[in-house]
Parts: sequence; structure tokens; C-alpha cells
Amino acid sequence: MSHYEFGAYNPAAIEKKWQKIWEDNNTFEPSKDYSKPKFYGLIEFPYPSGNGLHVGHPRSNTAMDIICRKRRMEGYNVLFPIGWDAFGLPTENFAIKNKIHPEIVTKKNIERFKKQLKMLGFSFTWSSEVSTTDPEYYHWTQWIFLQLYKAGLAYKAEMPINWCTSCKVGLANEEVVNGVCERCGGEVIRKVKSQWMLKITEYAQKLIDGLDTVDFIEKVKTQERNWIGRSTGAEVDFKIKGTDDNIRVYTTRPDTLFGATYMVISPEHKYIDKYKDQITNFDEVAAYRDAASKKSEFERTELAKDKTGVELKGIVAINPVNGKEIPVWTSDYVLSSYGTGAIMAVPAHDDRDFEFAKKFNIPIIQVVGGCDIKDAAFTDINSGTMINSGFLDGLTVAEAKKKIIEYLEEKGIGTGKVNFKLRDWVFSRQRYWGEPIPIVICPKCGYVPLEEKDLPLLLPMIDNYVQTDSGESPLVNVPEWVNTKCPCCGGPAKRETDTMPQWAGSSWYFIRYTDPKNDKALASQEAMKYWLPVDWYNGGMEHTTLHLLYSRFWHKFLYDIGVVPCPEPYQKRTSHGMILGENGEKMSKSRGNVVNPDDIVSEIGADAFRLYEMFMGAFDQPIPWSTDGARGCYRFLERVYKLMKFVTDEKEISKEHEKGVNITIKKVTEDYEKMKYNTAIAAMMSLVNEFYSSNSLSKGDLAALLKLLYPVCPHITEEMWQLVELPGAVHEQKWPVCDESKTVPSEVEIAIQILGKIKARINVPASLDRNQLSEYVLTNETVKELIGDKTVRKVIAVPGSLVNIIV
RNA sequence: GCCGAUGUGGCGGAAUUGGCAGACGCACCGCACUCAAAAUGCGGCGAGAAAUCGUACCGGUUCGAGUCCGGUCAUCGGCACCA
Repeated sequence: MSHYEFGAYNPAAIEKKWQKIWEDNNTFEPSKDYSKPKFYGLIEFPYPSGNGLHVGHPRSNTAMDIICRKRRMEGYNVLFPIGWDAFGLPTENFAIKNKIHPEIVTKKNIERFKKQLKMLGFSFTWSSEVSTTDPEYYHWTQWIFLQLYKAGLAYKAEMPINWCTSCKVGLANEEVVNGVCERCGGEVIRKVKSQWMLKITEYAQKLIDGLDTVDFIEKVKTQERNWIGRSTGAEVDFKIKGTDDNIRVYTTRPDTLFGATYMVISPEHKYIDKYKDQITNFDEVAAYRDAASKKSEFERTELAKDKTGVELKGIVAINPVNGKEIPVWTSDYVLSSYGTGAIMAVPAHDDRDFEFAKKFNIPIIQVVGGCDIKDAAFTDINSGTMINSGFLDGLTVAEAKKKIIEYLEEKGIGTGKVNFKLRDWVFSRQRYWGEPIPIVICPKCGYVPLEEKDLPLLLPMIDNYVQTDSGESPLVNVPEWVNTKCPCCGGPAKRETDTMPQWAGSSWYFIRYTDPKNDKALASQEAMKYWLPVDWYNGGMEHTTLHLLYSRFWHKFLYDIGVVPCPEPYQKRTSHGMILGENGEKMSKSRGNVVNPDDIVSEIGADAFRLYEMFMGAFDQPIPWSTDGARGCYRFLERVYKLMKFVTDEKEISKEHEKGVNITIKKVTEDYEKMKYNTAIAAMMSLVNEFYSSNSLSKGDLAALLKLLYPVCPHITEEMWQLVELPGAVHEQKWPVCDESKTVPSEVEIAIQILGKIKARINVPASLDRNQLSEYVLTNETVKELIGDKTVRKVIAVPGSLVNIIV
């Protein structure tokens, strides 16, 4: 039928051909004309691991490639950059094990990743490529650290690290498995070390408020808000009997103060040592404190486990509102890092306190009435009124909270207080493969920041990057690097040997992308003003509370000091689900269920691979891989390719398919924007099935399909466009627009329900409104028969859908 | 444990957000083509003989619930030094 010549679908040849054409013509290079409307699409830059590309990477990449290719067809100037988050632990560990320098390992891994990404045909802005490990890049990571330091947001504090007692090295949390060292099985303890910290808590409120100004999916906002954990309550002082000292507690329920029957301080609380002599069972308390130091916070706060604790015998506290003497305990469920490290316990109205009180036979006093506290604490703050609470009696919880805070402030024994769960960011690593912290430690001047002109502070090339026995970074073994002059007094001084965590480089990379070669600043004001903020950032849910929050913090800080032009880095944030192995478990070497993208592409090609990754299921849900499913997508592309057999010369959309084509344009356009790629592809499959049932389609019909499919499968669509001699190239076309008038049918089938059960289906004119439909249906013979001699009480009509008759 | 999600055929999933449950695909079965097989095309495919019953489980709201409410169970992501 067709006069077009074409052979069998050969993805390998087609994909190579078009990738070369795009590259040779710089097809996807954004314009420098900053007057055009812009779109900045971003995916999380990969960590170039030694395992090569994971099938999970292309899921996010393809999704954003689809949006970016569509945006170009809509007339936008598009930035879609790629880079490498290349500092980090796995590379360093690999380097140590195999005695290859991390820099060489990193270079090799990046090359492999690059080749793999190029084979998949993403329309990346390769000219913007950056790597966090390049000195020209980390120059500015260090520069940002200096600004944070100057603003008082970087400081030193004593913080615990995981310490393997047998390897004598600091361990990452991931390297601690079931409380022992992953490598040697040795005991892991928490060892305190002086470390650099960043004051993210100072930005807690701004980070919450900013969420109201951006378009993030709701679950991301919720999780960030909960992680920051703002609560309003009060700090209250409880006098230690017979002393001038107070134990200050933070509570979110000051309204229940009359119900406080004991106090708990964290095992690390300073009063334990201060009152050593008064505490008659100090040995027991000290033993408990040692045991607690071996547990992680995670273990300590688990509600399921049995509560443990020791009473501090010999000291008692006084409840400031009623003067009652109450015992003081220490227990590991109270953390020194949250609030004041001490709590007042109200067992009647807090689950953990209730359990603790039951176990240790401490009195329970109910202070919110109208509930039963025999078996469990009553914690609902929206019902009940105060009892046993003196001047608060009869008030609701909310009223009581307000009144007690006024009372505490008036008497000077407490204040209203906002608290956050968010903690400051531990910014030091005792590792080699990270950005050196640009600080000099001078015996005379203390911590002295490097001058900006001396950046970047290069990471020295060394042979031995194993941590030292003292737990210091391997950099301490490089005297020619460590020993330096103080930038302030010129005297002998030493460099900070800790390095930055991997999160540093990833906290601002999207800024560098806008102007990656700039050697005067992070990026030019002009480039940042045009490209920022990122219009759409897609990434994994697992990055919500760390990477996403850290980068928002840095960006807000840079905004406050006038470096970046907008207060939020990302306008929109979406999230993809993880791809699991064929057995439904997480892909991992040890499980033997890893799928290699190279194998899939060599079998079915990049287009079918991309198509499958978008079709396999809901984009935001985790999903198991199926190689059979991927092959099905290849078959679909073969069917598309063979459509050229039936294509006629008619340039317009054919009468026969105008409804199908227009419905598909509408569905695909809407679904791409909502990232509902699976249903968009299903709609295109239905259209292709329709073309096959009629064995005929016009060139216009095919052109519409090719434009819709192009963002997912760019190679095959470009090729077919050329083979059937359509003018230009697909990527140069305008995005198709649905002609709504062609999608409305004249008749629709609706369901007839009697008492909510479906009894029949009939065809009715599509134009009927609610009332007309009720009337129309009741005159229908089939319906009359179904009703019989019963009385019609009510008719509920839903145009286009159903009519429910109540008899 | 805490925070956030999810639960629908043999499998992945769909359902205009309260209105015909199972779109589309995988697997499987049948037919056509073939000497035959593969490939391809076409058709079937929740259970049940049927009435009917079916969206993890128990209960509720509603003319009507996969969707909303209360409770339970299971699975997944995160829990601050993996990235």
C-alpha cells in the first residue's frame, strides 16, 4: 500500500544515527538569548559508583527528559544539566581496598556513567557538566563555607561519632550493623569528638515558611515539616530541693503541669556529675549512663522496648505550681539533644511517661477530665477539661495552656517557647575523599578562615588514605600540607584536617550549572537571574529530609547575604518510586537481582527501555522490574514502526481517526504534566490498536502520534518522521493541540441501576443534562420493564455515566 | 518506636477524585498464517452453573465507597556519618 521504503525496525542503528545528529548540531544546547522564556529541569546528579548506572537512574532522567523535550516544542529555552556527585565513602573504601587513588576511580566511574547515559539519548545540556571533585567546583563549596563561618553559622562542638574499638576507625552509620562494625564485627561505641557544625536550626522557621511558597508534592512538604518538628510549649524550672539549682524542662503540655509526678533527665545531663555526692546510688547511675552511651538514639527512643531507668536517690525536685516534692530519674528515652535534655513526666497524659510510671510504680494523677486512664494515657488535646489543677480547673486544654504560660511568666518560673526537632548539621568527616575545610588552627589566633584569594584549598594527592588510629582524618599524616602559616598573625599554624560531608557539594550544584566555568563567582548574577529558581526538580523520596533540606538551607543563606536572586532554590519538586528487582526486593549484588541497563539496551534498544521505564507502573510508586514487560514495549515500537505500511499521503488528520487522535492528544498532554506516564503511553497504545483495526491512517494521523511519542522515544520518532518525508524534524515541531470539538461523541452508553445495582446499559444522547436524562431514561422500554409495577421514589442521574432509580 | 507512603485478577497496574471495578501491558489459552516451529495478525482471559460475589481485614457514612470516616494487619522509604 505504501510507497515508502523501510526495512525492519533496527534500534541500534537508528539510535546511534540520531544521537550523532543531535550531538553534531548541538540540538539541545540552550540559547544565550536571555529574553526568551526559560525552563530549568533538574534531576538529582548521580553518585558515580563503581557498579555503573542502575536502572533506577533512567527512570528519573527519562521522566525529566520527557518534560524538557516537550518544553522545547512549546517554545521554551531549556536547561537540563547533568553532573557528578563524586566525593564520598564508597569510592574511598574501594580505593583503600584496591589500592587505586580515589581520583582515578572517580574518573573511571564518571566515564562509564557518561557512556551509559549517552547511550540512552537524554537531551542533557552536556556543556554544563560539573563534578563536585573538581577544584574549580569545590573552590566555591569552600567559599560558601567561609561565608557561613563569617556569618556565625559554622561552629565547633563536641559530637559523638561511631568508633570501632577494634579497627580504631570512625564509622558511618551504614557501616555499623546491629551495633557492631560491619568489617570486623568489633564493638562500636560512641566517642566524642570536636567537630564542625552548621547552624541549620537558625533557619528552621524560614525553612517551614518557605514551603508555603513552592509547588512541592504534599508528602514532601509534610515530611519536611515533621522533620523540622516545630512545637510550641514552655520551658519550666523545677527547683532541686535544698539548693539554688533548677532543672529546666521543655514541655509541649504545660497545661498538665499539676499532673507531673516525677522528672527524668537524660543520662548525659550535667547535674548527674554535679550532684555526684548527694546521689546515694551514684554507682548504679554511672553504670546506667555507660550502658546508654553504647546505644544509638534510634534504639533509645523505641517505644516497643521495655523502659529502663534509675532513680537519682538523694535528690528531689519541687513542682513549682503546687510545691509537691517529686522524684528525679534518669532514663535513656530522654535525649540530651532535644529540648533541655530533661522532662517533667505526666504519666496520665503521655504514652512513654505512662509506661514508665506503671513499670516503676510512680503515682499517676489525672489532670484532664472526661476520659479513662486505667490502661493507657489520654493524649487527645482536643477534648476534655482540666481537673485536679487548681486555678486551671474547668478550662479546655487550649485555654489552660495559654493561662499557665501567662502564670509561669508572671511568676518568673518559666516561659512560652517554640522548639524544633531539627538539629544542627554535623559538617566534619574524618575522611580523605571530601572537600578540605578551609580553616587554619593557630595557637595564638584560634580558628582562622583562609582568605578567599587562597581558594581553592587543594586536597593533596597522597598514597595512604586510611584513617589514623586516633580517629583523625588521613590528612594528619601529610605534614607539608598540615603545617602552614596563620593567615592572621603569620605564625606557624596547622590546617583543619577534617573534610566536608558529601552533602556539601550537592547543596548548591544547581547554581553552578547556570554558569559552570565562572572563575570569579559561583555563577554570574545574569545567569542566576535568568535560570533560577529551578522550575522542576525530580528526585527520590529518600532525599527529602537531608539533601533537599540542606540545599534549601544553603540557598536561603546565600539569598540572605545577597548572592542568589531568589529565596527558594526549587519551584517544583516531584518524586519517583524506586525500581525493585524482579522478585520485588531491592536490587543488590548480594541478592543477585541486579538488572544492567547495558544488557537491556543491547537487547531492545534505548527507546523501548525508556518506554518501559515510563510504562511499568505509577511513576511515584516503587515497582518491580520485569524483562518480559520491557520486551512488550519493544513489540509496541515494532508495531508503531510498521504503521508506515498503511500510511496514506493525506496531510491532515483523517476523518476516520480525528476523534481518536484528538482524545489521545488531550490525554497525553495532560498526563505528561502530571507525570502519569503509564496512562499516557496506554492511550498511545490504544490509538495504535485503532490504526491497526482500520488498517489505514493518514500522514497527519501518524505525525500527531510521532509528536506525542517523541519525548519518550525520541530516536524512532525522528527516524519515522524522516522516512515518511514529513517536513523538518520532530524536535522542531510545535506541540500538538487538541481540537476539543472533535472529541465529543453524539451518544454515550450509561448504566441503569435499580437500588444501586446495575441492571442494564443503554445508549442516550450525550447532550442531556441531569433532569433531561432522568426523564429520558424513564421513557425507555428496557427501563420500564425493569421497574415493572414498583413505585419510583427517586431518580439520581449523572450525565455521561449512570442513572440510579430508587423504587 | 516515630514520621511519610502503599495494599485492586496469575503478574505490573487503570478507574475523569464519591458514579459502569479490572483501561493498557505481561503471562497464559484458542484461531489464522506455516510442512512445522518461531515471528506476526485476530480473539479470549477475576470467581461462580446461575442468582450473584469480588478492590488487605473489621465496622461506619451515603441512593451509591477501591475512593470518605474510625479501628486492625501487612509491606516499602526516612530516622540526621550510604547517597
